[in-house]
Amino acid sequence: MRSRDSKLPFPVIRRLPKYLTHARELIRANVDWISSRSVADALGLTSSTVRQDLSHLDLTGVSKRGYEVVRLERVLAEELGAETEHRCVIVGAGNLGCALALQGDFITHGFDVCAIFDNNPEVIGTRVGRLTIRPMEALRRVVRSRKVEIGIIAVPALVAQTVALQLAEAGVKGLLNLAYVHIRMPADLDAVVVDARILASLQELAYSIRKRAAGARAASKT
Amino acid sequence: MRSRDSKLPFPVIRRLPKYLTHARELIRANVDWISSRSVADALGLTSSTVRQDLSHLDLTGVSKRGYEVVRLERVLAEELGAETEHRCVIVGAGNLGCALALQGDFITHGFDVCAIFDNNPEVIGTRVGRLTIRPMEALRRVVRSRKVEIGIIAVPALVAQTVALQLAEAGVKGLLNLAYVHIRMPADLDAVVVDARILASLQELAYSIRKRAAGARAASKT
DNA sequence: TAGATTGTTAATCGATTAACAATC
DNA sequence: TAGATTGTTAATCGATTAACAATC
Repeated sequence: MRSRDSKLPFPVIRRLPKYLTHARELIRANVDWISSRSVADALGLTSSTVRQDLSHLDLTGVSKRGYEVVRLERVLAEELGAETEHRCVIVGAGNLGCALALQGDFITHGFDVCAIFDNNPEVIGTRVGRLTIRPMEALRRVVRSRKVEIGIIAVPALVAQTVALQLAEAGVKGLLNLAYVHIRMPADLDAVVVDARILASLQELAYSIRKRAAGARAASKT
Repeated sequence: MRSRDSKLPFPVIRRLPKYLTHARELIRANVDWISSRSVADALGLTSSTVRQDLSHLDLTGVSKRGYEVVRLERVLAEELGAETEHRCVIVGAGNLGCALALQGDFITHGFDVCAIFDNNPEVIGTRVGRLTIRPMEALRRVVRSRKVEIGIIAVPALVAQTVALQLAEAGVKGLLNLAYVHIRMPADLDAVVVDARILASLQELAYSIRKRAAGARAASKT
């Protein structure tokens, strides 16, 4: 392993969740040890990449056996912060915002949605699961008092930028953007933005399908 | 521009939706021409990257003026297939599946959700917006008759793999996976899988926040 | 022991950035 | 015209893959 505090390369971070879910599958299947090759095959990577990636973690494999699955799960979960609880708020109580508020997956992975906000007087005060929809005016107070780290943007694209600024000013440290628009974060508000890219993923998918079809046509001609 | 049929590098494809949303913002703001520098500033890229990326498209800029915004939007929308309609089905009529079925954004961007499926007899037959929840048994028939291209997996992680295979066997060409698990696609079923990574994005966000905080601590000590 | 598998170094590959002649 | 901006080539940077000595 490298120094504990050093940042992992970005592509590695993006693969860690894959390793984690795979390790959990293996635990469920009562597998004790796993080789880099077998992880690679399962996740569509090369064994080199797997070994390089895991060498960043506080973990060492054993010749001839590979990595201990339980330890692997433990170390990945810690690196990803799945052990500590991250408090979140959702802004936008539309279909998507409410669905995420009710998403049981989040809390089991350490993300605690502790409030949901909207600016529509019609819905303010109504309930979404265990939460009551609150007005935007309450945002800053809740973020401060509950020490909320993450804001989830689930509003229409046209107002996503405004909401992003409100969240960052209220004091959240990171934003998950579900809207199909790029968020510009002024340098004085140091919040990290990650895009959920649902629609962008669909476009990427449509593109891949089209190109694959074009490739198949070209291949059949040759 | 390069040959029309050639595949774009993957990082470029992932940036195209950013360019597209930006171009649309500019149209709304009545901006006619835009330089690579200004696009770069807005999206947090370098002007070199922007020019390289756009050079893949059927578009040429003009010295001293830049790119024509309307043409840019047009070309990007075409490349991303936002012009043609892509038929989708959703499997899983839980909170997330239903929210996506009701997502107005999809249809305005060319993705037509034409059916939603579930295997829970309790919900089969009930309505979600203009759709009626159908049993899994109807999947293959609907995919064939409606020529569905894309399957959206909105079921719990434990059954996502099974559903992925059912969708691919039914004949969809691509899968958007919303579950927090890696999907393995057998080589004989040539469906493309793209992960929506909602939970993985939250983990990535939590990681970035933590490392940024660690960096700030380290910097303040020096 | 023999052979499988790690950890790590070096080579390759690909993406981003810099630089600059062409040009409007 | 002068100067801003493109399109493209070359340089740099970083990530992936290959290779292999160490080792269990």
